[in-house]
Amino acid sequence: MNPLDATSRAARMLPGDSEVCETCGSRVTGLCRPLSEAALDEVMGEAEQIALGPRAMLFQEGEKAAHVFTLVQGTAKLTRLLPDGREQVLGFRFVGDIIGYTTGETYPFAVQLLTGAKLCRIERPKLEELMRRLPALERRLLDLCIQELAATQDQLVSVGRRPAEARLAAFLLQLGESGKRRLQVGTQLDMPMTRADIADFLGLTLETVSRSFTAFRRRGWVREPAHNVVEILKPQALHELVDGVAFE
Amino acid sequence: MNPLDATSRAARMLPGDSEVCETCGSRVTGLCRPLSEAALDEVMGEAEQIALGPRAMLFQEGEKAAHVFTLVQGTAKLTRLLPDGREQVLGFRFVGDIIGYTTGETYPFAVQLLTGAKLCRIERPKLEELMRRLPALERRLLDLCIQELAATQDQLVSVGRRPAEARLAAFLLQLGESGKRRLQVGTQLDMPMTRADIADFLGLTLETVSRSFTAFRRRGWVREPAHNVVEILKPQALHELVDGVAFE
DNA sequence: CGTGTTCTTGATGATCATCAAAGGTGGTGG
DNA sequence: CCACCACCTTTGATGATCATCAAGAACACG
Repeated sequence: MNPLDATSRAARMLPGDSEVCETCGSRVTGLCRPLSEAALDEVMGEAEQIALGPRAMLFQEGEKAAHVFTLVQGTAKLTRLLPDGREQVLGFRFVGDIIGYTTGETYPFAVQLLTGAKLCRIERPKLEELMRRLPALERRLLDLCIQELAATQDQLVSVGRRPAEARLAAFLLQLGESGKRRLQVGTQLDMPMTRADIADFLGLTLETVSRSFTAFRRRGWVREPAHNVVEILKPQALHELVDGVAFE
Repeated sequence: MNPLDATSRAARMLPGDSEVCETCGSRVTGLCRPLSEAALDEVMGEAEQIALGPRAMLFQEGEKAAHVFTLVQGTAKLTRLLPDGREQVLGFRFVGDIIGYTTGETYPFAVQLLTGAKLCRIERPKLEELMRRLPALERRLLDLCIQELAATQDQLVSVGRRPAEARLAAFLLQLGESGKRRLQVGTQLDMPMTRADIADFLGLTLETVSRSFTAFRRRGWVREPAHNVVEILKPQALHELVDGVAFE
């Protein structure tokens, strides 16, 4: 809400501080951004650290929602299972993101790690208790929820109204944006998800995603300098595809 | 539904009157559900009533988010505009729903009324002020946001992974559910949206929606006893279509 | 160095969009 | 009150996009 808040806080951040914040998600994106140092300590006292290997399931869809997580390191995907076994990827989560906060009794989706990861975990009742004491926490959660809602609506537009290549273009640009927010170096993007993951996110098949990738590569719009790394060479071209220049 | 009747009722409302809740959305779904009578009066003091005709735009995408609305009577649709002029319908709003709460400076989508409607409107700053005094309000908003997020994710699954008829089936069942929550009589569903609206919601064309409707009618799964009214005759059949029985 | 997984590429076909036109329905003004 | 008009809906014909099926290549991993 108030950008000044974040900047001034960052300005007086010391080496000792940064250590604390990391464990609760980065200051930029995490749950604790608006908290005072004292409040942060309070939250930290209730939280515990866990580390998990790649492909580990954080929790299953329908499981009792016992914890709320924040991703300290690594990448995860949120999925819904369909009766026929296929899955829809609802989104990806990166460093600093909150995972698994819900009002209901159970998690409405499953979360699987794509990479090895470190997480910070707090029990639901403890978080509820903290929220009563720290209204800023609740406010923060509301802000994050609204952001996520807007992102999901974006995704709905993409999946509902755009042809295959435009969906992939939008996805790559999205990745670039979220990478910037996480202060990634240069134009090289970390992309730990497989073609199948991307396809399930975009409502396509992995073959179509693969073909679109090669099309982009042939046109010199992107490069893949290494496995799980993409570099966007012509963001403008991707943007035009997303905005449907082809149509007008 | 006689507009005059309801208007006069709203006009002679007094604090403490049980009718008060109506103006702020029903107790079941509205913003004020968890509030005490005293708190309700406080909110009501800040709110104002408005009435609008069908097709009126409540606000445009990108407009400054000056108010938060709750729908007292009527139906509305939320839309995002694409550069090529087509639109994606993000969802529909019914009696008791909140419209237009956002953290950002501007509304991230447009809202258009499908029917004549009555709304209760409160200025953003006043709501923020109220939220500081009444934590229950903020909590309620968070709950609603999480519910809406889940609904949007559902929609994403439908649009991303289901064939045309299954999407329409899911939509009709959804309408039925939300109708139940609004205590609609019998199995007759009010459906004020056009085929084009439905198509834009489901990521289809209006022709495909029309064809799916006639298919359902021919199979005896639904009936349309009047304009803008549907009756679901075989909910089971629709469910099977949604769950993809055809596939297994 | 093999083996399973992921990625690419090709061939084919189904689903659904597009284009087109006619039949309904409600609203409006004569 | 009726007639006209705009809009919504239905239905048909055609074709493009993308899913499916299939097989080989590249890659990571043990």
